[in-house]
Amino acid sequence: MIRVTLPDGSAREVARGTTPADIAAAIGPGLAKAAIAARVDGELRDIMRPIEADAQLALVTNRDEADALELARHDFAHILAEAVQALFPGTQITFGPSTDDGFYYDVMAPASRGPFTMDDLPAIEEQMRAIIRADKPLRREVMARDTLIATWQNARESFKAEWAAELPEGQELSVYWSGDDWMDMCRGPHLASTGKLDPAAFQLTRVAGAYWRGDQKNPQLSRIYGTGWLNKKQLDAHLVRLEEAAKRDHRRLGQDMDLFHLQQEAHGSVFWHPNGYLIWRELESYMRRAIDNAGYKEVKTPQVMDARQWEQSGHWGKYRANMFVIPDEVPNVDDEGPVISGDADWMALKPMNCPAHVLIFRQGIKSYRDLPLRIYENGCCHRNEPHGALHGLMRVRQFTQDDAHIFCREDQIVAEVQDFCALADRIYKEFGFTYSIKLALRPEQRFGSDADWDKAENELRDAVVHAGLATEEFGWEELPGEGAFYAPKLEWHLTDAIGRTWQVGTIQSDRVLPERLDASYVGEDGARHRPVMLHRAIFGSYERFIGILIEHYAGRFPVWLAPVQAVVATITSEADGYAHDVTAKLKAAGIRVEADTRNEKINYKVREHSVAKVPHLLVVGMREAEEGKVAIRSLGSDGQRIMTLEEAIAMLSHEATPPDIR
RNA sequence: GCUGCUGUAGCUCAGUGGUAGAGCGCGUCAUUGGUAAUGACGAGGUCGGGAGUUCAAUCCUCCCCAGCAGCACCA
Repeated sequence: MIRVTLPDGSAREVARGTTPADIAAAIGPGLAKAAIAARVDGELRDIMRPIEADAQLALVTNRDEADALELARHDFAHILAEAVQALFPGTQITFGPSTDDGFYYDVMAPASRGPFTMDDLPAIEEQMRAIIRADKPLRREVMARDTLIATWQNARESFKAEWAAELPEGQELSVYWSGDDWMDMCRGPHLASTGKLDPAAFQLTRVAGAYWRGDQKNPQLSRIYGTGWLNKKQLDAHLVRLEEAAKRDHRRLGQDMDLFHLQQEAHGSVFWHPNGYLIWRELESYMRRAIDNAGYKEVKTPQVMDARQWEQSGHWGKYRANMFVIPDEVPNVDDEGPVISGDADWMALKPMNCPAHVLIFRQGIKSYRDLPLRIYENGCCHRNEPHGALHGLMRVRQFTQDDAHIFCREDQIVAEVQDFCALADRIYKEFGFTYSIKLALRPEQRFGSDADWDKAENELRDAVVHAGLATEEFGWEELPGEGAFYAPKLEWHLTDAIGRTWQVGTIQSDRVLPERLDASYVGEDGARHRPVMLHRAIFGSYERFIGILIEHYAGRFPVWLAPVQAVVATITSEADGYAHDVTAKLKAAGIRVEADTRNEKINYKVREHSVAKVPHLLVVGMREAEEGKVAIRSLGSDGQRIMTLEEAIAMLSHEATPPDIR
């Protein structure tokens, strides 16, 4: 007999080999029906898997949503693989995990038919539903490693065989049978049978290429994605969320609102239109006020520097593939012959600003009294990103960072990082973001000694701990191996209005670059010392941050950021004179306002400016003209507010004032 | 960079082996209207670029470019 303790503290003596399902049945028929899996000593397990020793047992039902979703999605993935093999014999299976909103499975289509496409999805979905309706039992079986390898080889499943062969020898491997005719190697757990899934709660969404084991050198597989839920209601809610996200897509809104455009002759670089650049300019002014108040000095550094400079900084060796290089010579202007000779010296567009800031630091002799020295730049950088990586404003080849480097002594690091945390906190909140902070630790490939890395990681961690931000509430997390090659990173991950996260801000403590570029200051002792260099950014880049803001606000910018803050729209042409008068007074008050005196009906104007997401529409007809008033209709509300022109100017001026100087 | 898909008017898209069409937008005219589309008329396109097949290519084939989705990458 073994002793099984339930969450309420009660214990039962049961025979060894009793399953959680047996125990659920003993407790009551309701629970027996609802229980879909079990946590045995905290580990999620099959409901039918026998318990072999004394254990803590918690039965899992659909109310334990996280566990239930995980189980369902994992099962959907298996059923997807089974369906694909049933429909397309000769398909090899590989892996199929659950994801944040569903599942995928990587398969290798038979050579005879080529990769799967979207057109294949409806038939696969139908087959999956058939498997679910068949309510096939999902049975766990433990197999010896060698037996399993042989099984896979016989089935001509070379990927599975390869994987099994890499697992430790002698290990017992579990497989799951779906009925008696299909099985996959899997750690589990799974639901008791395919019929536990809701056949209306999933949808296959797309198919894409993915490398075997994530390595570009390996064969490319077809990855079939699906979204999966516990019931149709959840699925529908998810599809609505996807639509909402699509409506906010910054590429679409950027075009609709005439903010910017991209075109193939300059792919990866942005053409900012007047409306979009107004947002940029507001952000730039905002950031200048912030860094001026925080004791930074703004600089501007060269766009192009000699390759030798990049060799010294280490970028030429490691990151040349992502740099735009140009020859240092006058091009051949003859019609015949090559434009460049090929034996000129090389220069490169800067992919980052740090070396240039070190060069400014190195001018003259710095004393410990000069530290911390905070050098800021709206630094325009170029990186030759792989074509497939480019994405609207989010990933571009030319971008401008709100970049600063703080040169300081070791004993100043923690205070500087804490100040930065406070600055970032204020700024992100003013844009309406919540955030989490994560610490990216040393990567495998790195410069510098382990002792330095220990120090650097501890300093960043300490600063966040002292700032009281290293808590679960702030999503504190440490990410092994994710740091930069020269330094660990603190990363700020913003959560936007619909719950998506974006990594933007960062601060990194770097001892490598000051060493490589020989930066030093004279200490109190009269000797030369190395400063530590803190790399930091809050927006990350203006391009990307604006892209995030567009999606965060769904194009409905707060008044201070809105390209057009108000439109004065006339009802009849008799009010044109008054409308121009109102417009001039608002302009004089610093409001970005336009007059709409076109020969159109007021309905039409209301619709058009609402669609254009203008925050305030000031409607004027003869009534308003005679009384010196305006009828304000604000975006997102149906009603209007009548107020005097003076009141309207006061209100708009207040809203148009950036939050940091309100 | 890899796989798949896509590229037709300013935008969203339809269409055909015999030199192109809609809606919106734009222009002109009429209309002066009270809070989400007034009506009529009109002007716009070497159908992404190049080569090939064909009597004839926007349509078929090949190459290139860009975009989209995913992967890989993201100092």
